[in-house]
Amino acid sequence: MEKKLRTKDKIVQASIELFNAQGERAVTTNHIAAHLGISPGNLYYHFRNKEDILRHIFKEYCKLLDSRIQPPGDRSEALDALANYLDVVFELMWRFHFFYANLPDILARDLSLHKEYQAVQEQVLQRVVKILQALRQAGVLELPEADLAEFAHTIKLLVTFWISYLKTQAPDKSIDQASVYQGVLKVLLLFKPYASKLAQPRIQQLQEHYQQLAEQTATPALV
Amino acid sequence: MEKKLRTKDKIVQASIELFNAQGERAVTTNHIAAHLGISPGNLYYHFRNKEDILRHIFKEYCKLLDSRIQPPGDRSEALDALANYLDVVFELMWRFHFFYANLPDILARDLSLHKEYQAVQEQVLQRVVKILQALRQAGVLELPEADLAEFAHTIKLLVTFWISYLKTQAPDKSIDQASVYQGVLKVLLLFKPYASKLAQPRIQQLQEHYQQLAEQTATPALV
DNA sequence: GTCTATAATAGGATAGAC
DNA sequence: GTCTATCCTATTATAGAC
Repeated sequence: MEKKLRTKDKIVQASIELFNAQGERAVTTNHIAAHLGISPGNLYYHFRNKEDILRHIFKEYCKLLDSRIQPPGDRSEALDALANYLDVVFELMWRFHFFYANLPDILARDLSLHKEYQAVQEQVLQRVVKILQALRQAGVLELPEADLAEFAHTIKLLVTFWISYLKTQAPDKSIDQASVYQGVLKVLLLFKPYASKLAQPRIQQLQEHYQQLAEQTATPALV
Repeated sequence: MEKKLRTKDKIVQASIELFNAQGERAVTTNHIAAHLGISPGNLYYHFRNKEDILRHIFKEYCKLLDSRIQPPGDRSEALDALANYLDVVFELMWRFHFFYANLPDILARDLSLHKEYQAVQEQVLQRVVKILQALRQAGVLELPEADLAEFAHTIKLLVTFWISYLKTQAPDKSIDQASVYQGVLKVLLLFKPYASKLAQPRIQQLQEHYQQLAEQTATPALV
């Protein structure tokens, strides 16, 4: 049950590939069709337009996100929940990095997608808040309750625009998986000053873990 | 010496206005010409193309930034330097918010502008590092030297994409000056956990200052 | 489901008169 | 310096045959 993709799915997959490789803006419906060796008319049989494709891709992204993030409140340690969360978010960020590379632009062109995105982000914020609260209650983070929500927003901003930041900093080199993982280190730096003495070794440990991932020459995952 | 703008300058000013109001992507050279009551041909007499206009705008932005930031190392207190810096950066961010609203997109379309931007950002980073070092030496921030450069990047990312974040969060409402100033509060939150006991009241003070600015209903500055 | 052919725009840009 | 008229091109999208 590996192959046998219907044309519709092939269009979605090819779009993700091309968008990631050349930027969403630079890839037209004709390019996608040509890349697949099908006619533009055929593409338009399956999708109303490019936005329609983008909406399908976003749906797929959301499904993956939901399925990979561990349900909160199970027996695991609070810091493990954080690590799981960072893993999932940054891996998906890499697989769909075209989306993060031009987020405001993409959303500005499709109100319906923007609304959907916004709704999802509301859930994301709550998830982050939950994780922070757990870390606070576990004595890992010494973070004033009053600052918690604002701090969650800061994390979210940092994560969301990490790819964009990378792109603005380096006109020449294209981003790779390793550079994306450096974003995790930036997030951990945000946590560091709030870490209790007790938790500092564990944070350090996490830091070293992601340091290694970030240093590896990127070897494309088997996506 | 107020009026008497040459057509070239009028084009630049009108472009900034329209870009801010409707987004850079949505405004074409024809729109700009129509808005000014001149012909497209006339516009193209003064500028090669839209990118040329954007480059001129960026130059103006840089000039303003340079002229408004106080030279470092003068007699003022370290925290005053920070406040001055935040004031200047966020006010200019408001006046040119179209640029920040779609930064990766704008830069991706013009390599030469991107190179220029990158060079300026190099200086910006150094400026931020200098301010942080001063704050450290003044005993205001208890920030490990080893983390300083990375922390500077985090600040820069937060500032650069604050507008983008606002736009992604709210599809409906357009951003105003007050919401832009809320970004300063986010930056201060970054500093807070590093603040020495000694400096906490001053940070608090700054926080309250910008809180007020952020709460005001935006009254367009006399730009 | 898929193709070929083609229409409809819109946006960027220039030539040549004034 | 400015205008009018126009052209070129890329992109989107559809009609109708197979």
